[in-house]
Amino acid sequence: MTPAAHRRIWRVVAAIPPGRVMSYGQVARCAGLGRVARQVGQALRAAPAALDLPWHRVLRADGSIAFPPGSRAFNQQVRRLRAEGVTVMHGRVTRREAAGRPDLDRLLWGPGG
DNA sequence: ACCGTGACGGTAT
DNA sequence: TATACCGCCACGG
Repeated sequence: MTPAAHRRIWRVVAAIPPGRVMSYGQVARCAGLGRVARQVGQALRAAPAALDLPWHRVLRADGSIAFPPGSRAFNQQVRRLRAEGVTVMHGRVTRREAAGRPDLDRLLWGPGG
């Protein structure tokens, strides 16, 4: 990934509103980078802490948290999401939560934002 | 250059 | 619903 690509990814993540989430793949597409979901995780890992990105609002396509359950990062992500009113149980955004809005995609940014 | 690895995703069992 | 598999792509050893 080029530094420019990383910056595009960071910009997309920075724009996710509180209480909303996006999948890695969705972030990649929104950044205009195609199927590079894995690189999104890589870009976030490489992101300067000073950017203070809302990295916790990025989940897997099925709504689950990508970190190992019980890990420091995992717990931190759950805490931050709940603090924004997002229901998380068993390491993932509940299907019930997504049900209020049809499916995970409704929790994500649509192509129009 | 080769190969394993991972903050992933979609399909098939 | 939960696994298993395989495709993907950049990194690091």
